[in-house]
Amino acid sequence: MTLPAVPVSQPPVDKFQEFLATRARPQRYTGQQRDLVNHIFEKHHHFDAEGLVDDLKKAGLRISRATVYRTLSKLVEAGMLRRHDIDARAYYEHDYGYPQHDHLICEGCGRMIEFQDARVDEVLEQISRQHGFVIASRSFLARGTCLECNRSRSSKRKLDLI
Amino acid sequence: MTLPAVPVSQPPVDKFQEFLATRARPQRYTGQQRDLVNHIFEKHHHFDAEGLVDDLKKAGLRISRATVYRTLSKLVEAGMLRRHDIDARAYYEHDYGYPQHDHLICEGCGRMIEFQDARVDEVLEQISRQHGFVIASRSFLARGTCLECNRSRSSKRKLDLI
DNA sequence: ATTCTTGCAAAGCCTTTGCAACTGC
DNA sequence: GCAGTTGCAAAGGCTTTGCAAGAAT
Repeated sequence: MTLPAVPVSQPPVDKFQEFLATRARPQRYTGQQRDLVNHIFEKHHHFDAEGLVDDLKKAGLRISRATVYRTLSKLVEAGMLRRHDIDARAYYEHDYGYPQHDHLICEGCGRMIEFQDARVDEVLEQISRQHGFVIASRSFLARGTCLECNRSRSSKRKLDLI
Repeated sequence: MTLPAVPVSQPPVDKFQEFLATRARPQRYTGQQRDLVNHIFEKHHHFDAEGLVDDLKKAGLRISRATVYRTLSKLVEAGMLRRHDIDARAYYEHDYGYPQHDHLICEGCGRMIEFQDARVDEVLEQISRQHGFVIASRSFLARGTCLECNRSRSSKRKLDLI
């Protein structure tokens, strides 16, 4: 967890249950969903569906791949997870209880560096107002090479030239 | 084309040929690649690989799906196309001869609104410097609902309540 | 009871890849 | 002629879906 958590009034499971109950067409809150939400919100990190499936298996939770995909979608709809599409694959992170932020992604090691800057919000606020656009979510990713990978890459490059 | 084009010294085909020729391990410039680059750079727009394949077919160009995918990757490497991952799918747009910018994506109609704001560049410049991160590219997308879709959605919502 | 959810496996979609024929240099 | 490219079709990886059995309200 890189950034300070945001205090929330309800635990994630309750928040999700409320979301399901108050939909136009109420949906059911099941044991699998409860376990999944608890598992996901144990710690802030970036994960994808396949990794989560493996993780659940290791944790001894029996939740099918299909249910994982279906619940992830609902959590995004509920505004509890943010989804980012990276290399044509979906990655998720907490939106509930975690501050809005953006990312630097290292193409060398895959690390995601989180950062926060109020100017990004200001720009979006202003631009969306100008266009009469209502923003639901955002994904601001900059790809490149992190400090460590730059170091190893430059020494590697020297070797390549020999 | 929403934003003003950026003047470039070489036509896209020449730029690409130069890129291929000056690689560590030189690559060949083929007729298919030439036709593809010419086709892509005829007008600025957002497109995906499958759409491009269809487009080429309509235009009477015989370029296989595999070659399209392979050439798109090279054009991204060459810095001539920018790639954005949206809904786990790759979309492309001109990077060569077109200014750096960001997008609002309407979830209703799929429209992509381009915008430019110097503050976004400033933030990235500052943040990357702080982290010793070297940025190669960026993808800043905000999802939501555009003005028109907001209108039709609100009138639709009224009907739903009857 | 009714209606929604689950799990399985199959299907879907976009993308990559192996290989033989072909082509640029 | 050598090394890289093309096209085809098959394989791959991630995600969605149809359906019968099971669970929530």
